Amino acid sequence: MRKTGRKSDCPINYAMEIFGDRWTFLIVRDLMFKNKSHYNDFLHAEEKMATNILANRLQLLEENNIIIKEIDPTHGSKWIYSLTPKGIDLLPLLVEMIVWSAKHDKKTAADKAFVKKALTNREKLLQEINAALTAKN
Amino acid sequence: MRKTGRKSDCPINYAMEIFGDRWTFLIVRDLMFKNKSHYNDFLHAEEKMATNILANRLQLLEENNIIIKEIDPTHGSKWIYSLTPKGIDLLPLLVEMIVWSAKHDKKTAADKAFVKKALTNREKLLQEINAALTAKN
DNA sequence: CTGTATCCTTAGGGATACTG
DNA sequence: CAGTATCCCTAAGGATACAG
Repeated sequence: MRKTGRKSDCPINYAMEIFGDRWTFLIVRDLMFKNKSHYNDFLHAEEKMATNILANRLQLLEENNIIIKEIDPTHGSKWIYSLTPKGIDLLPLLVEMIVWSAKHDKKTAADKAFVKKALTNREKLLQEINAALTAKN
Repeated sequence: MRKTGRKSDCPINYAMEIFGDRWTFLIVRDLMFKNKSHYNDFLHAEEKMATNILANRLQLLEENNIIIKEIDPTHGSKWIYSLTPKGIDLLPLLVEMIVWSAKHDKKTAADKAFVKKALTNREKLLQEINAALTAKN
């Protein structure tokens, strides 16, 4: 599903061909900010995605090399999902998304702990990036 | 269309309920980076969105206060669309999206002028934000 | 627990015609 | 030019049952 070949080589379009749906970013959010890593964790997120949709999106994310699926060493459950470096690189994007929503939506601001966490990461990131830039010049 | 009420108050979810489709961000891209402002400009973008979809997305973006539609003073054409402050605030998000895609997709890097522009904006933005942060402390 | 498979309904969207 | 409207098909997705 979602396999009608590439419409352009624009970077925004590239991102939209992976993340252009209601659910995919929510899985990344759960992996990145909520320390979720198992199928059922994702399934029981507040937004209640259907099991067939979840399975499909996990597969697409794996195909796009954004997550990896490995055998859970604890064997409490069978599989464990985690972000690849490519997936981790989405952090600045997600942070900016959270910042934007928190600024422009009142209800969203209610999730204070989550937003705070993102903002903390943001400052840390900005420092790191800025340091890298100054080092380069 | 796209009106099944809010599933959660999570900021990522808020963003996805506006931008969680293939097309909406492409319109914002055209407004923000390609100096497009008329219906036909959007319609003739490389990705070839259908006219009914475009009309629907423009309306949703207007309802969400991300763009405004005004009478074109030149009257070369009737309407002119532009970003509101809320829309302009999407810049860091879009920039991070471009940066991510350019890093992880080879084809995308081909659109060099566009990526360069985003990176330039990014550095400028980071400087501004950093200045604001240092000023605050 | 981690999924697949199926059924069914609705939403997305391409093509195209039409209106002010 | 700036859209609306319609037709029609496909994809998305909710519910639920089932399998390893």
